Amino acid sequence: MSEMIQKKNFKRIGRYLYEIPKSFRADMKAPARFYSSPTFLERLVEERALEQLVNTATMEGVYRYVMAMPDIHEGYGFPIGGVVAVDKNTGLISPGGVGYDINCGVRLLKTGITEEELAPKKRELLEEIFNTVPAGLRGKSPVRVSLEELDKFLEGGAVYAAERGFGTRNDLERIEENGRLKTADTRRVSDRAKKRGKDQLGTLGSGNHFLEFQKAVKIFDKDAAEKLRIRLDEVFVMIHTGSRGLGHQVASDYIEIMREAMKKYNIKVPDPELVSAPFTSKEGQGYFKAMSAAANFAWANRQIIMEMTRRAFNKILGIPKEQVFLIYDVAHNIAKVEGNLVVHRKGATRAFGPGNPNIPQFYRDIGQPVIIPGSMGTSSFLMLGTKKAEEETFGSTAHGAGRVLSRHKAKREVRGEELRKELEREGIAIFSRSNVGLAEEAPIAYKNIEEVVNITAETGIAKKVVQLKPIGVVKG
DNA sequence: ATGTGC
Repeated sequence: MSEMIQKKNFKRIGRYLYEIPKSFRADMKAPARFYSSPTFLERLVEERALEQLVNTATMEGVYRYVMAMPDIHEGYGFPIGGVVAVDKNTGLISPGGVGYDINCGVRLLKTGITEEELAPKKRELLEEIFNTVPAGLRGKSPVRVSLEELDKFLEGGAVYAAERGFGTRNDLERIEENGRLKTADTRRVSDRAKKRGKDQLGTLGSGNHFLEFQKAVKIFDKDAAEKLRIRLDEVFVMIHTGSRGLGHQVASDYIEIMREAMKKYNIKVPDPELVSAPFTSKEGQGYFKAMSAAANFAWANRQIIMEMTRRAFNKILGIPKEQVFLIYDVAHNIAKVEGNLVVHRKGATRAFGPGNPNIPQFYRDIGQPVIIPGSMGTSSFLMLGTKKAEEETFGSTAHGAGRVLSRHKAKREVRGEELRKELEREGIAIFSRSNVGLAEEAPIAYKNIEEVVNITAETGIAKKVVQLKPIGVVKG
């Protein structure tokens, strides 16, 4: 393995854009680009993330350049915040390019009520959600499914969840891919993965996953906000979760399968974590089809959680279910076939611009909604995709704050109980059974979300619409 | 991220 990448190894090619040339290492097949700022660079050159990015540039079939978003940090094989596009006929697909939490993503709901209207019932409502949407590692599902029915969720994603009574057809066009990848094949998902996922539909999980009440505190784009029917002080619900144990097991399974397959295909990689297989190979297709099934599981998961949220709003506040309205749902850990490419987005959000036929008609003139969750206690943002993102980043932008402290370090440096009190003092109601879990997600463990968002906005790979501040948190 | 790691 090579030495650490230093500042002299890359050049600034735009205000917030840097490039490590192909000549940097003999095995690179394309340059490596990353969006960053002088402040972020200080930390970045000290960690392994850039070296991981360079490693991805050695992959067969890599197209134009590999890329990292400003929230880049170290991940398994690929950096989190990485975007790697490969030719679908000649390129490799890698589980590390998607991550362990397949189709981790975010959805944003509009409630139509203001913070003031919510205030008297806020805690009661959060408690109702806390009791009906399990959070944490061992949370059991509110949905009882057989292994046979689980296959229907894996095939149908949010579409099947809606048919099963969790939400309506109206929700589906507000989800990336309409909440279902048709490339799913349940036969490529191991029994072990199914067993792990069976009782986890409709559960939040742990780590940085959450359900938050947020209020709109700042509008950057009045016209777009109006089209999205977003008002200042309105309350929103943001749901951030993924495919739980099922996706994790799919990732683990195919990392093993591909480790073996690499010998057969004579694939050499600079880091063993960069396991991969030709996209067109049996193993590559196996992974893609299993990953698609796990992605569908995640969409069904968010769909069910949304419906439980609607039921809670209805029960506690008497609000009609259709008033709790889905704005959009994005995937930020996924590989997609787009045109002639397989685009790995790992900790990166699709950000298609105005006019793109893949975004619903009613958003087509403004661009695809992009949801950027902040870390606990900090702001989140609603943005829009752009034409420039389609031209420069294979239609991608950042996904969130990005860690700067490992979970381990955060745990050592933060006392969960203190943090809980501090957030409550700031008016954020915290519903979590784990103080350690809170400490791991402390704001100091993450990059400044506002700077991440500003970099993407300034470079034009996303456009700011609304800033949201948390007023209540449910997490593991 | 994850029935938390060796």
